[in-house]
Amino acid sequence: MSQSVSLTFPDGSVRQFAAGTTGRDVAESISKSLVKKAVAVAVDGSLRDLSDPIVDGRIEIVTRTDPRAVELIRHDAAHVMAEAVQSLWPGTQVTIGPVIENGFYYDFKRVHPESQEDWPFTPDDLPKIETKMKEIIARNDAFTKEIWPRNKARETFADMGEAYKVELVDAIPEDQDLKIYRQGKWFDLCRGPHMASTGQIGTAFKLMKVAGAYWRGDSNNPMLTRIYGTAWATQEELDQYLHVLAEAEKRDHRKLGREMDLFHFQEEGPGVVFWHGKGWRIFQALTSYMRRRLAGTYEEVNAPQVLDKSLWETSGHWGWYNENMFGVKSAHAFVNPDDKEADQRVFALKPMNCPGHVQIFKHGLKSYRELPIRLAEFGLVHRYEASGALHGLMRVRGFTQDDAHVFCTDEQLAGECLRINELILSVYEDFGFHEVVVKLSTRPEKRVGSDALWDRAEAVMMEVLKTIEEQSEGRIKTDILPGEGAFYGPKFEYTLKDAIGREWQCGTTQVDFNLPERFGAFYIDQNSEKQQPVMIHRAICGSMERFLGILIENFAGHLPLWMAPVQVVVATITSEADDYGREVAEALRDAGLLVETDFRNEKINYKVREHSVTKVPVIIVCGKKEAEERSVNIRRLGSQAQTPMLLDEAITSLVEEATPPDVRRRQLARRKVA
RNA sequence: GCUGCUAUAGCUCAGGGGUAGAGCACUCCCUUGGUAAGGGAGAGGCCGAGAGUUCAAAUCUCUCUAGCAGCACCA
Repeated sequence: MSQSVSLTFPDGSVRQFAAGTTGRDVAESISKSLVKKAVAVAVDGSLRDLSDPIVDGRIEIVTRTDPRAVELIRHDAAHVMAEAVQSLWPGTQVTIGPVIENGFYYDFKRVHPESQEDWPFTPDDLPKIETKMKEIIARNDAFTKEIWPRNKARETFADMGEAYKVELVDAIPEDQDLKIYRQGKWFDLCRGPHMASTGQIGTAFKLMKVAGAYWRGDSNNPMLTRIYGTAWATQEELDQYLHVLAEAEKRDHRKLGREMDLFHFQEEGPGVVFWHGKGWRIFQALTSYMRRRLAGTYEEVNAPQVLDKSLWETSGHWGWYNENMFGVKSAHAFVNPDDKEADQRVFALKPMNCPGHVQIFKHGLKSYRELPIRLAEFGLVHRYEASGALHGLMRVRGFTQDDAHVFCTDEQLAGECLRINELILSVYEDFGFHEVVVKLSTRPEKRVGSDALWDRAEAVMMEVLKTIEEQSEGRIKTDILPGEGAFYGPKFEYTLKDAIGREWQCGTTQVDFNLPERFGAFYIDQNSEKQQPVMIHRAICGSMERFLGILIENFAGHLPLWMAPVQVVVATITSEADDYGREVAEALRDAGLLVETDFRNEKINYKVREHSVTKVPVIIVCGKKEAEERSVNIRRLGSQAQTPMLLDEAITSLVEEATPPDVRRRQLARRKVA
């Protein structure tokens, strides 16, 4: 071991320190105040305890305000929460408490002292725990680290009755040190690092909710109670985060769907949507848009809803996914299960469109000249999702996929993937989603197809991914998810970011070697020989229902005019203006706009409020003045401004604005040519 | 599916072993009012479904169903 360590500081200067120097010593050598502010050091970018001896490298003293410090704040808060819980309810077992996006959690096993039965935490417990945490933080104990021999850790935790901790100790590889972090009398097994003392956590934290969680995330294991908290460096950041949460709640599509009268769910149809008139109009606006985008490239088809079980056995779904499929028999067969005379044949409600499309492809001999064949379908599929997974429009049991399958040759594969990529990005762009991440998922452990086949497909897709990144000029981020591919082939997943920063995975492009083989699909090549086509599954919105949910939340119900189910409400101020109002509404309808009238015996304030609540984008107010001038007064959703306009002007500009983005593009292109 | 919570009027919610409540929405009347709730009256409920305890259940207990949060799952 050398006698000194050489450290490079952020300003580029290099200084020598004695061997064994800690981060705290380094901070001290700079200034007294820095020692107080320091929470950790970063050596070559990775965080260490201030008390750790430092080795050669780039060193930074990390203070509370460093963006990396927030992780430590959260992690330390998790430890403090665990101590608080154990001091309030002795005998509660601690398990794990990691940092997550925006906060932390800790999983506990609490048993009732008398009944000895599981005693999960309730939201009422949270304020007590928070109060106790504040005490612990105020105590400002130093976090100190100890390295324990494995046996000591095992025995100590076993004596304490911490069965889960013992399991964790046993799971740590033999060659790794067991680190124990102490704060006052309380200690926990932890890989660290931690800040200098509990006081550095500060006060910008809040316990959010309790929930069940399986030990080690496995549904075969016991259920623990997880307590979620959030913690930030400053009160402002905490407030900002709570604000985003409140904003997300306001935008909840289930709430907006009710307020805007778009759809509902009811008990007899768990996970299936009752689309009301207005909601269905939005649905139609979206499907019409997608149809226009597919025209000329794809052929839209429609495959049956109910198909014999044997077809799903051939596709492999009956074997792999029967838990998530609806089986169908004649009702008579259900009523009389033992009736040999009755048709007891079993069908399945389609959970995917691909087997149907393969049947269409297989119908009639296909020549290599016809490839690529691109079959699209707005296919209604049903999947028996676990009851706990259902969530508004976001996770349903019956939904419409904007699905398509491309049958092509090996050589065409890369080109087709790029063509699909272009379409997906352009569609997202039309809805205002500019930030997109494309992730390549590679071969999973459980899979079909030879390694050679996977090698080839992954190589092609890797190449495509590179091209996507290059073409986007930095706009599109890419990522690789090893082992996340479908069992039948690798896939791209398209994730977009919404207006409040949440990410949604929507589009997908999946390469499939499996299905054409299983169904014996082939085409005839140049040499009159049978060849197996490559099949690409792709979806852009994914589920139309879910995509609409995302759009509703993204726009907070303020849909762009071309999607709005009611584009304009004509509201009169007095009944004297009703005749003129009728005339205005007719003129707007003739121009193709979706118009409603409000001639009720109510004040204009009342009408404006109601149509604002239901998110009508344009309110046209007509009174005596407008009737005389043949003008209108326009009020936009989300603005108090009143814009007077001549009726004809208003029609022209509203029609222009209500033109879907793709149609507008075509109009512009045509104008240029002319 | 698992854990916890919830289910009362169209919506948001209060109540609680013995005639079912409010606000908003709805209908009617008064009011014709210039940009986010004018006033009055009325109508509206098998208190999620089934079983049990009880003289009596919307209320207590159990089972089921659905919803909410999280976990697991998402071809």
